[in-house]
Amino acid sequence: MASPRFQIVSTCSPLLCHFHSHFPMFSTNHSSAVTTFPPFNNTCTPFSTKPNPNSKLKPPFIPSLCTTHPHLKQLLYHKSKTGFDKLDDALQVFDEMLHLKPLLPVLQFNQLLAALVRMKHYSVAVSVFREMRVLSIPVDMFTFNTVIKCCCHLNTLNYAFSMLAGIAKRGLVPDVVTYNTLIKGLLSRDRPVEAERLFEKLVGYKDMRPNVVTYTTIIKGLLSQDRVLEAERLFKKLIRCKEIEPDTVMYNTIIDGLCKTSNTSMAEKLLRNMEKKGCKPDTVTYSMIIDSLCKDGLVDQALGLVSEMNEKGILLDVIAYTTLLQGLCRSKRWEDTKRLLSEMDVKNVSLDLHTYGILVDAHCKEGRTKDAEDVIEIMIRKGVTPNVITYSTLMDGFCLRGKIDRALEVLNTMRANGIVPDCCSYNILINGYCKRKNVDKAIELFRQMPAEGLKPDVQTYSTLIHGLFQVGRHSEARNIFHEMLKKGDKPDIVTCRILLDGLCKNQFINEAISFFNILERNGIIHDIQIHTILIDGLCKKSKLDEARNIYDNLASRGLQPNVITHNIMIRGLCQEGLYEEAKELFSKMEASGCLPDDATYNTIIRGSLVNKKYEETLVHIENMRARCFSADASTTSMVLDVLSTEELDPFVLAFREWFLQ
DNA sequence: ATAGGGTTAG
Repeated sequence: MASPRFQIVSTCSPLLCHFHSHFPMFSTNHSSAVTTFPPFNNTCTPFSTKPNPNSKLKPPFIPSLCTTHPHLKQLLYHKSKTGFDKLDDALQVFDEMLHLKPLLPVLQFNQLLAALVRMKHYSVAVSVFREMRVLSIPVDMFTFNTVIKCCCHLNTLNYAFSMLAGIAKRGLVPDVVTYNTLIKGLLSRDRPVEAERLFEKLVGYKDMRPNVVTYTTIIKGLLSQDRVLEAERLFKKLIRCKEIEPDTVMYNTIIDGLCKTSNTSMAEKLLRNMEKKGCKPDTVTYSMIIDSLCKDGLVDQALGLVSEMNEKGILLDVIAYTTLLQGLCRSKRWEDTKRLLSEMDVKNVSLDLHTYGILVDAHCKEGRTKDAEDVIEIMIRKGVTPNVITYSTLMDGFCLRGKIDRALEVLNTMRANGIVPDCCSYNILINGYCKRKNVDKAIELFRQMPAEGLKPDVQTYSTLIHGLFQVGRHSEARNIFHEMLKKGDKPDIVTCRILLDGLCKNQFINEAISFFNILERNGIIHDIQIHTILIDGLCKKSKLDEARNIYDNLASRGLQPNVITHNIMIRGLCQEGLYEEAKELFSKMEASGCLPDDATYNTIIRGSLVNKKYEETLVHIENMRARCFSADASTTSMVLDVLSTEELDPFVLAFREWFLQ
């Protein structure tokens, strides 16, 4: 799960202090104007009065940025599209702009801000803006809209809204872009009600209409809240009333929303629809659907879309190739992977950080850590620098093979290359140690995190709690859980699953039941896994009636038992000698659209053996073979056992043939 | 020739 990294805000000091070093003249005079800006708080104001010990006195002079007026204009136009290579360069240009007389038009300042946005240096952009205001450099709606976007990215929405006052004060009027930006900001921070209110306000104006961007944003918001039906209704209405003409980006947004809510077939339908309406799908459209199909395991269908792209002359870019590569790797289609890589070579599409990352991951998942290391070596040779994710992926690969020492070596390698490990890097190692049941080492790493400036996250805590429960150290597990609560970290659904499972497996079934009840009372367990865990716990304590009770109530809670739920119930029933009921469940699950997997067959076969229904064992084995599943170790040993003890039973004799072949 | 909406890895 990727969490947004607004590192400049959370650990803002280096860059902002650096920024500060360029503008020593403001360090004392205007502090009151800047200290109100939320992200800096008091710990790091961009113009704080404290001297910065790290600051260089003068940034190195960059000859390429040597500026005459027309030259500077051209440069800014270019950099507003591409961003500067270094933050330093942007700041130096700004510094030079401040010294030019007469002052450059607002356009150039806006372009500088745009360049900073492109470089994702949002807080720096806001500081530049503040600086402009302090110096009374004229600003316009472009400026405000750019800065509002920055505030949204920095999650300082209040500050974004306070811009509205500044806009009014200058006699300007917020435009539809302002509204669109704010609506998007609210939606991305999970504040749909306020977003909707703002949208209503926009609708209410006589001289401003929501446009295609507005509706794209709104529909995206609806889809991200799983309100697929409302989104569909709104979209259809917009087309019917000719309110807007949907463009490719709008279609792509909706298709993305549909893909992310696992409505891939609906997304494909929309693709056909947009073609019919004369709106050309592009590489992005196809990439999203290809990604979704691959994630559904429908790689061939994805490849079908690729040929369609080729026929239509829509070129695959590096993202499309990367998406497809990932799909091929996941389904272990190595030949296709190789072919695609050489196609990229022929078509001159160079692999980027993501592409290499996927290859590293693929090798690791196959246990080929050596090949993964080679990929990293190749990427470095090709001038692509591995990042913290690349190295963490390799660490995970080593942990997967139980080679934690090698994983630790990678940690040191990345440090040596100037890459700072993050929380996920630690989580991988902690998980590695827990898997090897070396929980003490895991705890040691956990305690080491703050010293590296890292704060354990929910996943860290969950991993550790899981590790402790697994080795039976339940009271320490509880302590870590309480530590987590005390630190103000909220357990998520995974933490709850781990706790419930831990309690069950550590013989605290009654506590597990009351924990389950607490979760239920708080309405936070609309989760089939939670129910499945408790059912399993109850079955293992021979509390079959209670387990069955939960199982029977699943549907009324709107929960769909999955194949694991069924396997657990079937095993529970067999163990209590209720083979007939187990068999009934077995046939019912298939009818309800839940296909039995290899574990199901193994379970029912063992159940039939335990309950001496050898005739049925034969049928189950045949069915299992027909589906290309095979007996696992425990089933095999049980079959062999029966073969030796029941050799007179005619059915046993019959399936001996089957089994021994 | 400046601002707003869409895609990928731990």
